[in-house]
Amino acid sequence: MHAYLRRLCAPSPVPIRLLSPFPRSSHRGYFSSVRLLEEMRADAPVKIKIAYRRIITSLPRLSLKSRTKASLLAEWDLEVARVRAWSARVDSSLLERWTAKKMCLPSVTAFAVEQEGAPKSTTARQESTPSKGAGVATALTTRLQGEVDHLHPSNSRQRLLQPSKRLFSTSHSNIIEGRKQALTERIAADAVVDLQQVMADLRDLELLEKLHKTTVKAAAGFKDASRCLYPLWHDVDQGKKSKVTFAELQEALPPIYSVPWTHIAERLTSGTNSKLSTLSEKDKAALLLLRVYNIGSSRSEAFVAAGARTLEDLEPLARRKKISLVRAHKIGLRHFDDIERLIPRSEMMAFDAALRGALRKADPLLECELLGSFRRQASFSSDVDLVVRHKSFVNKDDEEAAASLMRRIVEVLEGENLLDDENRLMFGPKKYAGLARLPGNKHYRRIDIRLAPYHSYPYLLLGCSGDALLMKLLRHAAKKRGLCLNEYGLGEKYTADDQNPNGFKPGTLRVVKDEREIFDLLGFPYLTPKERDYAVWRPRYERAGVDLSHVHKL
DNA sequence: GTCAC
DNA sequence: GGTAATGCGC
DNA sequence: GTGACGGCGCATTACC
Repeated sequence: MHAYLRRLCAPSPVPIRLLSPFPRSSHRGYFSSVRLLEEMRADAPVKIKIAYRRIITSLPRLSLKSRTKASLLAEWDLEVARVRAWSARVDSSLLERWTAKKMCLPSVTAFAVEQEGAPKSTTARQESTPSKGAGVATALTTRLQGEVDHLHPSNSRQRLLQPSKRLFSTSHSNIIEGRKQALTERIAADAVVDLQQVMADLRDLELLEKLHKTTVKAAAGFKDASRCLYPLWHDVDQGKKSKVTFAELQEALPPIYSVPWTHIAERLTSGTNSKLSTLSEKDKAALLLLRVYNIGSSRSEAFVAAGARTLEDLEPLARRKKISLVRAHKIGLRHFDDIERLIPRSEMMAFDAALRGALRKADPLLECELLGSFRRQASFSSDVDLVVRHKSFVNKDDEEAAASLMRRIVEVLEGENLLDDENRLMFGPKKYAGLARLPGNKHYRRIDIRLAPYHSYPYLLLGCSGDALLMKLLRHAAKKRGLCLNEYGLGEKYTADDQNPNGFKPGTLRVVKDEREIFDLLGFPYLTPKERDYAVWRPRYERAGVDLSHVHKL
């Protein structure tokens, strides 16, 4: 796609080169930007506008190899030519509007150089590479400087001058060990750690990435780290433990969590976190709002722009019609603390028993299971994830059957006082989301109920029990065999000639009776749910000679 | 932004 | 009024 | 240098 967009802006006159409307690193952003261009082109006939919008919005959903896309691109080319002709008339007021929308382009200089035919070696290099190469390098070296110094006190300066990638890949494990040692020397094992602060840091760092819409991959590091520490934190929160020592922290959080460890180290040694403490008031407020259910980066930004700084600001703003709070937001605010709190395994077991009991009593043909980390025997879960099947709902597209089944289930659970109408977040034919509470318990917990088409049940069990990396591996393995694995099943992949390149062809579903058969079909040794933990399955699959080259944790 | 190709 | 687009969570 | 990074169900809003 970049090629097309580049052609769109490259040969245009000066103003576009200086300030182009495409935001960085988001495909969706590219398309929105192009749409913006299109919308501002007031003279376009309405018909073209609509057709154009369809093309733009459908592009991200299509795979590259699709012939459909090729035909779309032909239309796209035409439209690009039109837009280009129009953009030749760009004036300063338009540029202001772009500025107001905070749009910018990464390598504007590269375009400029290309067009002017200047030699690539001079200005282009200097202006366009620092952002990627040197920027990352300096950030990394500053971050790791302490550890490297520790490892190589004599020649650390020279090493720092080398490219960062080399530094990182050749001695990564050494650096990790070095960090551990350096910290051990600087912090006493029995030093008391402010765990609440550490947890808050990890949470905010994760939210920060969500706010800036960067990929969730890195965020997962903070999330995982936070999960490692949660059992410790739970004891403190419950009053079972009065203080946490550094030794306990080191015990709980493995050294492979290098980025989280870097931040924790800063907090423990200097008492602050430079990344978080330098945030603007608005960004801090945005981070807080992000924690409310159904407030994502977009609404968070909008609410802050409307003047919200604390959770208490939201209600009044909504009353004055400055912002709109929907049902889910109100529930999210009311149960703010409960939604964030993880659920101890003992309570998950109680949920398991209560839900199964209620459903079996209502209809013995209902089969159900709790998924997610609970199924992998984790000691804490973030929510109650229930999947149900019944022989009355077989075909994925049979909304009628699904809806009536779902209504029955919800009715039963409401009758048992597990769910209530007031705390319903979402209630469709195939998916229910809301808050549940065990009778007599003071905390509400997030619950998701999903209906599986009858034959998809084992696939849903597998797909929703994780962990994420294992699913990535299995999906990739299926792809290599010309198959497609998803939560509904395993079947023949669509080819480039097909209309819809995602998913598998209907009618080619491999019917299985349990998860073991899915592993068999893919040629992988079976793993029990408990074994589906990266730390457990990775070494085992390595020994079994499974190709793990594209599974990357760090 | 970051990785594999 | 109906449909498309968007935001969100998982 | 270039493209992929999950895709889908649901609620709500934007748009005609």
